[in-house]
Amino acid sequence: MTTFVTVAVNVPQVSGVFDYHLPPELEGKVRLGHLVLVPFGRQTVQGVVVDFPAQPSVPETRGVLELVDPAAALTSLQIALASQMSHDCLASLAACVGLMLPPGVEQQADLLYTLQGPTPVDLTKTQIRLANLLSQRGPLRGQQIDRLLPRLDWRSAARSLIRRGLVTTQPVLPSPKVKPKLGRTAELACPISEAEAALPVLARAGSNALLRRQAILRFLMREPGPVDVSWVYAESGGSLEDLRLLSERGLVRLGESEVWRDPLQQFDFQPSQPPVLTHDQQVVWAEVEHRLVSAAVGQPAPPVLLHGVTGSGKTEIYLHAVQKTLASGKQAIVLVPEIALTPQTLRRFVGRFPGQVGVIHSKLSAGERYDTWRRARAGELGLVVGPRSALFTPFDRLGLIVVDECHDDSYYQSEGSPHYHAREIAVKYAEIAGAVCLMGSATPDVASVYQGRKGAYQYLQLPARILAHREAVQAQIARLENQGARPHRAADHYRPFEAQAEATDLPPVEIIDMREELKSGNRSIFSHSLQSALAQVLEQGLQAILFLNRRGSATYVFCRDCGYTLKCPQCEIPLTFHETLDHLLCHYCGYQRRMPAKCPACNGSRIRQFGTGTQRVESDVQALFPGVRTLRWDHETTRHKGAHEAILSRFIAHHADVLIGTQMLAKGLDLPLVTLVGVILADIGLGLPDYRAGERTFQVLTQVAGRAGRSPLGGQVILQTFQPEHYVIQTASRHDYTAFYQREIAFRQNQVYPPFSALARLEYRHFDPQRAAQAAQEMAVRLKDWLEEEGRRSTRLIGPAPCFFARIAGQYRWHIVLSGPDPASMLRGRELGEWRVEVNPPSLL
DNA sequence: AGCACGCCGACT
DNA sequence: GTCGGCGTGCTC
Repeated sequence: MTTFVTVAVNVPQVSGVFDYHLPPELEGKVRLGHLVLVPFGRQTVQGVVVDFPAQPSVPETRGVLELVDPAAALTSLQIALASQMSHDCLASLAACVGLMLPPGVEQQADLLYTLQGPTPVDLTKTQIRLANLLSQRGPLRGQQIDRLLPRLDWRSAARSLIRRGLVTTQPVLPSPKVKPKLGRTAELACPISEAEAALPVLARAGSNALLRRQAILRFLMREPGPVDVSWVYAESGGSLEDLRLLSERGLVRLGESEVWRDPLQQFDFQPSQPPVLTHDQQVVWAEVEHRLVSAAVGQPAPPVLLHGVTGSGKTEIYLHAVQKTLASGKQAIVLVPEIALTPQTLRRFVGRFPGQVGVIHSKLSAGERYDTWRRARAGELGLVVGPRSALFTPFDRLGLIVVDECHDDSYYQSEGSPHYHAREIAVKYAEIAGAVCLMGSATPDVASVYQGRKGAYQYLQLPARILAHREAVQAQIARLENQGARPHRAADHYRPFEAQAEATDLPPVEIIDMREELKSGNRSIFSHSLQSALAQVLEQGLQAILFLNRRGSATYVFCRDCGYTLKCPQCEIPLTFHETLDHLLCHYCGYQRRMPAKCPACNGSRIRQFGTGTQRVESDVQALFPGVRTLRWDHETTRHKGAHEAILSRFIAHHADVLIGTQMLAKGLDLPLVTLVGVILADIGLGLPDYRAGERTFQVLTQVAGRAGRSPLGGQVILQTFQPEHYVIQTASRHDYTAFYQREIAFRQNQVYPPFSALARLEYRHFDPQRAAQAAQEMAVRLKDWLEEEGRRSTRLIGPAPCFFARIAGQYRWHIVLSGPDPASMLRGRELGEWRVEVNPPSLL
């Protein structure tokens, strides 16, 4: 009886799966998750076996051509996850499977073009160019011709040549870009007694060669199996020549074995032991441990949300959880936002579990990535640390998924297909795999905390901050005191070490009302307080951070007198100014109005858009403090490779006094000498047209404030704002998450935004602004029809409207948002053409 | 994605 | 009349 297989072909744009039959020679060899080669139209493509149907879904099936790899590329849990993602994210199964395929082995099907015989004269220009190319270079692949004849429609020319029989084609599949790396090995090929006997006669007595070869043999006599030759060379001072000679004599056997490319090989780390947990940590750990134990015996465990302020020791809980997982023979995935920015975290994992950690990050070579993937599949790794893509590591004994800083936006894949939120997928995957998902954050999304309050997640808290940097800072203080500086100025927060408690306080935050500054005649972007605080920090030889939340600042409109922001009457979302329209616009629903001449709240005339950049801040600092050493850390200065590390290490080495930057400053940096954080204008983020603008601003302000005073030197935060009474500013300045949560969740409930509704966002892009707008209108009509047809009375259609970032790479963007109990279910199975769909996107910009 | 098919205007 | 532009539909 014939066996049929369902294959997800590795062509991301192709939705759906295809049935094939197995030829007799592959019968019994193909299993679930195997990577196979199949014919697909006129092409040959790779695909993953996702099912074994009893009957094919079409009367005629074609046969599988080849098994690419005898080991499965995807575990059965990964296949289950892929189909779940395909359902949840409204993406093709092939695209979801594609996320999990090993890096570098994916092969693009192609055609080989061969010229047949002499070329006649009656050809078009393009045909002649193509024919000449093929006659000069011989047969070429389509991809090669693409590169050699750029921006030329050579394919239609090729088609007519094929019709006339002047060119033939043949499907080819170029070999994978990455292959296992082989290394030479050596081992003893004879009994030890024989080697012993040979020692004196390996070369002329007294020669260097004799000493080298003796050393080689002695080393190999101590080593039981094959050893990488580089070890042999290092141990003996010998060379390949010596090994070859020993091999000819039958004393040594040379071989080849696969070597892993390990990105951690050069990484210098200190093996470390778990520290004693604080009381708070013990309480939390007991709960997490309980979950791990019950998951291990097959009881489903709810996801755990660990809410702990910066420096409260969340990482130690992760480390304990990993330890427990490894000890029970299971594997763990640790997701981190941006590994390039958190070498400190990585160091702790590698140090605690040496030899068992695989690491994934954007700067790995294809080979390193491939080998990490294969080591994981072979069961040689117990733990992988990396960004969102690390979630797709092929572990078959998965016991734990950690999502560190789970509020971070980089967990969301916003480009390409599928769009997915790694935090949400981690929760689903843990459920499928019977593993525990442990999410941690100092500022979790209110929607996540809401899940905790409802009981869907287990909500745990770590309230107190543990003092970091005891030794490093003690040394620094001593140095500063020797230089005559007075580092204890941050008076009430600096205490002598003997008196230091286990926990340290969060830095005090001072709110500066910029309306008052303006009234008192200060037109500078720095308030008097910030100026004098900066002066003091510089005088003491310490460091400061100036933070500018700059995203989209130029369009944000507010009143300089009272801080009032204009909002859409329907959506409660800030309106933004459009120069081309000369109007204010709601980027959710498309509402428009004229820019008011007077502020509707205070009747003042100073209502207009705000804009300033990091360059302006830098030049103003330098004008104020001549000779100050500044560093800028923003989009422009970090565009080059390695720029992040360069800027950061310069600042840490104290080659600069003031670091000026945007969002990235807020991430988990540990900067012991920073005692002042100045937020140039805290309200900029609040002006963004997004229902999560308040939440994101609270998160970023809290995170950036946490950069100050992570050390015994203490610290202070100065927060400049035009709306000091805003609940986000107020609660962030008091580090009061609970108060923020209550206000924010009330706003969400009022406006029926998540978590009180689910969203689906449809986006259309086109180079022609008119066509983009028109497509949006047409889609809105179709959506309204569907809503009507299915009687979805509690689902709202919002828009269409131009997106906030209205143009990306020359294309105009329009979007439509559906808000309701489950709007995605209405779109499932519908033909949406070129529209991009996002289910519950974390941002609607 | 590729590649076919089919329809239309522009030239040898 | 054919060539080549492009929109549409299919690949087990």
